[in-house]
Amino acid sequence: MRDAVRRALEVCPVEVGIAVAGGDWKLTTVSKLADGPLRFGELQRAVGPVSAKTLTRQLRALETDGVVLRTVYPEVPPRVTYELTEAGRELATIATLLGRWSERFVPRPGPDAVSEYGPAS
Amino acid sequence: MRDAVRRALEVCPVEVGIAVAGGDWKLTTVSKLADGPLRFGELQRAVGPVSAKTLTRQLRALETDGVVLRTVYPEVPPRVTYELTEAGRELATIATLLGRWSERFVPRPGPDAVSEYGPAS
DNA sequence: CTGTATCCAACAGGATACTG
DNA sequence: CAGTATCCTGTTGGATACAG
Repeated sequence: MRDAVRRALEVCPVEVGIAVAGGDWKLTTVSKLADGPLRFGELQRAVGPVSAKTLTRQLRALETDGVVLRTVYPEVPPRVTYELTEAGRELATIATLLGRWSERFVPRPGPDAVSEYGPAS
Repeated sequence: MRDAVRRALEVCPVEVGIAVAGGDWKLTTVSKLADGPLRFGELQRAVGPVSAKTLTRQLRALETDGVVLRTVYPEVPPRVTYELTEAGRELATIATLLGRWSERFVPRPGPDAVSEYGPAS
């Protein structure tokens, strides 16, 4: 994503923010880390149905952009923890605001609103 | 993006926010509209190097998600304006926060930091 | 446990040409 | 003016298999 950030810098600060935080799972990851460090597996379960490959890439991008800190413990079996940096904690507050915004303004479909088609009767 | 929103609803509110606001140019568009309605052409110039196709799609998604309101005036030549809804105005404040966050925490490369390589001496 | 490598389908976004 | 249609390329992200 670093390239995306460089491109965004040519446009406007808001776009830079999107370049850093915009990927799927990225802000969710940050918000899950707001309560404290998590190991890779814990994080994957907490975030939801994200593949290891994608989560890894997003975490690497967040690390490059200074949002998360990755710590490897030289143990067997290996243990790796992720935690927010100062920048990450600030970003987490924005993530919270965005979550609240979506709860207020994005219409939630009813429980049985299965696409356009109702359940077969 | 509506499908993306539906999928995000299964995960968490933060992800819904990203589904709505996460595309390239989207939050920048919202922030440009914060100062008042703009016509399509004005908006395109204001946002930056975005193609008409992409801007159109993002605007349609934002309209579907209740962030912007599109008004067509039956004139020749045609005139179309875009303005923020209440949800859009709230989202714009978050966009501003995200922009400020990026200014504070995302390192700006120096003017002559051309990739990894310095200028030929 | 924490990833990486590979393959693959879907999507995003620019360029260009064209329409009402 | 405000798009749409088409073509094209690069990226995204899951699935699976494998590695240290």
